[in-house]
Amino acid sequence: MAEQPVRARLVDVAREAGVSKATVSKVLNGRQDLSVRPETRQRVHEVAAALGYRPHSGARALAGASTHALALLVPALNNPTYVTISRGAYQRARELGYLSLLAEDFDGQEADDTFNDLVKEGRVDGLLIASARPHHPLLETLSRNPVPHVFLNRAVKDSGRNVTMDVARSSVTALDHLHALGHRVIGHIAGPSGITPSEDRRDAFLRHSASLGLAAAPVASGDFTEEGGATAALELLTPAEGKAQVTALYTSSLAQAIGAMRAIHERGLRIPEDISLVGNDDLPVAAYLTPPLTTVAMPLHELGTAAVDALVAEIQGKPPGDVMVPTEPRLVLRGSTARPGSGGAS
Amino acid sequence: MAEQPVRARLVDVAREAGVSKATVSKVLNGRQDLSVRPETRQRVHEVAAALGYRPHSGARALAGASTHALALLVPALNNPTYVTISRGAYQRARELGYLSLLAEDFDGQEADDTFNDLVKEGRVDGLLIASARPHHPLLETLSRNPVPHVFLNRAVKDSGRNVTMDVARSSVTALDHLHALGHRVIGHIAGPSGITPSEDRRDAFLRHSASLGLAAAPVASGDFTEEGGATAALELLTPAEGKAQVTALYTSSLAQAIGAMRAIHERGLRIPEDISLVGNDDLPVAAYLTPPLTTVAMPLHELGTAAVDALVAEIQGKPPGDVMVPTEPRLVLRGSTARPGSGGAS
DNA sequence: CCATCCAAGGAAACCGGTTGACCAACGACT
DNA sequence: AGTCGTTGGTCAACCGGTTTCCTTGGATGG
Repeated sequence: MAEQPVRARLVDVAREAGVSKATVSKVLNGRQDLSVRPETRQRVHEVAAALGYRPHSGARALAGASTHALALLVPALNNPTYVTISRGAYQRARELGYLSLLAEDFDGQEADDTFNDLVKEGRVDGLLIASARPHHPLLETLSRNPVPHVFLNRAVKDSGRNVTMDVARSSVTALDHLHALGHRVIGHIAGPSGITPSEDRRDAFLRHSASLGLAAAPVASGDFTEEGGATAALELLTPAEGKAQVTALYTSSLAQAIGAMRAIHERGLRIPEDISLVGNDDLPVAAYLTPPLTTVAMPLHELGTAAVDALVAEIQGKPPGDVMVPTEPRLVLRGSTARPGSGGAS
Repeated sequence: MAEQPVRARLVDVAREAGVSKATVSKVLNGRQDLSVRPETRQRVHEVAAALGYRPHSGARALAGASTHALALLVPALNNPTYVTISRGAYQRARELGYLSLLAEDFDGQEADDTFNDLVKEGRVDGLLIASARPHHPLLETLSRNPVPHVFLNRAVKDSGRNVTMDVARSSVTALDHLHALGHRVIGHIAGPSGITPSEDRRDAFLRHSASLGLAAAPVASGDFTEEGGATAALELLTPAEGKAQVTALYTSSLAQAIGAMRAIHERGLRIPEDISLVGNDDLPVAAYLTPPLTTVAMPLHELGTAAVDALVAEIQGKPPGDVMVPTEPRLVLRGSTARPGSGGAS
C-alpha cells in the first residue's frame, strides 16, 4: 500500500526527468552558474514534487553544503518565555529554508554534550544561544571552535553578536503606568545580578524613577522563578526603618509576579487595593490569576525571528553584529493595578 | 588559539592510532564481528578521546547506519507537561546513545512539514509522538511511510505501539483523598472528549465515584487550558435543578485548575472552605497559587523514558507493543482541599 | 566554409563514515 | 612439510548528494 515506500533520491528525479544528477541538484538549489532551458527547469521541479523528493540532509552536509539546520539552545523550557522565542525562530528559519531544532541545556550543565551532539556531529550549521550566563561553558567551547552563532535575550559582552530587546523601555512603560495611577513608592523585583537584561531593566527602572521624581525606588533581586519573586517581594514589603512602604511592585518575569502575589497575600495585603503589581512578559495564565495580572508584554516572537535572521546572515558570510529588535514593549492592562490606597479597581 | 580548529575525522583517528579506518569504525561501534587485540582497541579509544572525535552524523546516516537521533513531537510546548516528558526522553535517549530532538507541531498543523524535515531528510531514525489526536494528519503519513514510531500519553487505538500512564489511578487517588475528607458531591473537569487519557480518566472517575457510593459525580469537558477549566468549572458550579451543589472539583490539568480557581472566585466562593480543588500534574507554580494547589502528580518523566525505550527497541528490530509505565500517581497535598463546609484549612 | 562562441547539460571526484569480503601470519595438526 | 583454522586486522565499494571541469551541437562571424 505504500505510495512512496522508499525515499526518492536525486538520481530518481534525474532519471525521471531525463537529465543528470548534476542538473537536478543545480536546478533545485537555484544556482545560476548553470543555464537551463526554462522547460527543463520546470520539468525537474515537477518531477521532484511528484516524487515528494527531499534531499537527504546527511548527504548534503557531507558534500560540503550546509545541513540547513540551526539549533536554539535555551536554559529552561519550563520558562514559557523561551517557548515563544522558539516559535518565532522556528517559523523564520523555515521561511529561510532552515530547520530550527530546540535544545535545553539546563544552565550550561549539558552544554558541551549538546554542542558535541549538534555541532561536532555536523547536525547544524549554527547556534542560537538564549540567555547565556557569564562563564557559561559554551563560551569557551565556542572560542575554540569557530561555529556561526548569536546570543539572544542576554547579551554576552563584547561578543559583537547579541540580539536583544529594548528591556529598558519595558521598565519605562511599567513605571509610567504606575506613576500615572498615582504611585510614588514603587519597588522593582529584578533578576539575578550580573545578567545583562536584568541589569539593564533595573538601571532603566532606577533612572526613570529618578526622572519621575519618585520618593523611593527600592530594588530586590531574585531568580526568575516563583520562589525568587516571593522572596524578593517579602523583602520589598518590609521597608527599612524610616522608609516609606511601597504601594506597587514591578517584577522581571511572570513567574516572579506569581510568587510576589503569593507573598503579598501572605502579608494580608490585597491586590490591587493595597499593592499594585505589574509583571514582565505576557502569557495566557496571566489572565487567569486572581486578580488577573497586568503585564508588560515583550516582543519575544520577534526576538526569535531577529536572531534567526542574524544567524543565517552570518552563516552566509556576512560579518555578525549586535541587533536590537525594534518592536516596543506593550502594556497589557488587567486587574492587578489601581490607584494607591483605593478600595476599588483601576 | 583554536585547539581543534577542524573536526577530527575517522581517518585522522586511524592514522594517529596506526590502524585502518575500518578498524576504528568497528572498534568505536563496539562490533564483535571483528577481533582486535585489547591494546589496539584501547589505543583507538584513547586517540579518539584525545582528538575529541565525533562521527559525522550525516556520513553515518549515509553509510547505511542510523542517525542515532530521535524526534519527540509534542502538540504544544507551552504546556509544561510536555517539557517534563521531553526531559525524560532526552535523558534516556542519551543513555542509549541517541539524541532526542524536540519539535512542536501545533496539533497537527505542521505535522507533515515536520515529518518531511525530520524523517524524509533523514535526520532521525524514529518518532515519539505525544498526544496525537484522532485523525491527526501524521497518522496517515505514517501509514504510508514505514518509520519506527510510538505514541505516548494519548493512545492511538489499535496502533499497538502506545506508551501511556495509569491515568485511571490518578482519578482514584484524587477521589479517595476528597472522599476521605468527607466530600460526597465531587465534580470532574475532563479534557476534550474522544481523547483516550481524557476518557480513561473520566471513566475511572465515574466508576470509582459509584463504588464509593457518592451522591453525584457530575462531569464537564473543556480544553486543557485555563479557559477550558474556567468554563467547565462554571458549568459544574451551577447544578441542574434538584441536584446537589458540588463541594469539590478534580481537574484534568494544572491549567484547568488555574482556570477553575478563577471561576470559583468569581462566584464568590472560597477555596478550600467552600470548594476543594485537586489538579492533575504537578509543577512548581502549583505551590505558589493562592491557595497552593493540591495535585495528583503523574510520572511524566518516566513516560518520556519508557517511550524512548520502546522506540529504540523498535528501531533495533523488536516488534512494538503497548506499554504502560508502572509508576503510580502521587498525591501532592497543599492547601486547596479541606473538609466540606469547614471554615479552616485541611 | 571553417573557426569561434555560447547555451545546455553531463561526467566524475569527493565528502566521511560503514560494511562485507578478503588476506597475512602464525600455531596446531596430520 | 603441507594444510587448516584463528587471530587481527585491511581493502574498497557504497550511501546520496554537490561542485568543478568538460563536452557537445548549433548559431554566428569572418
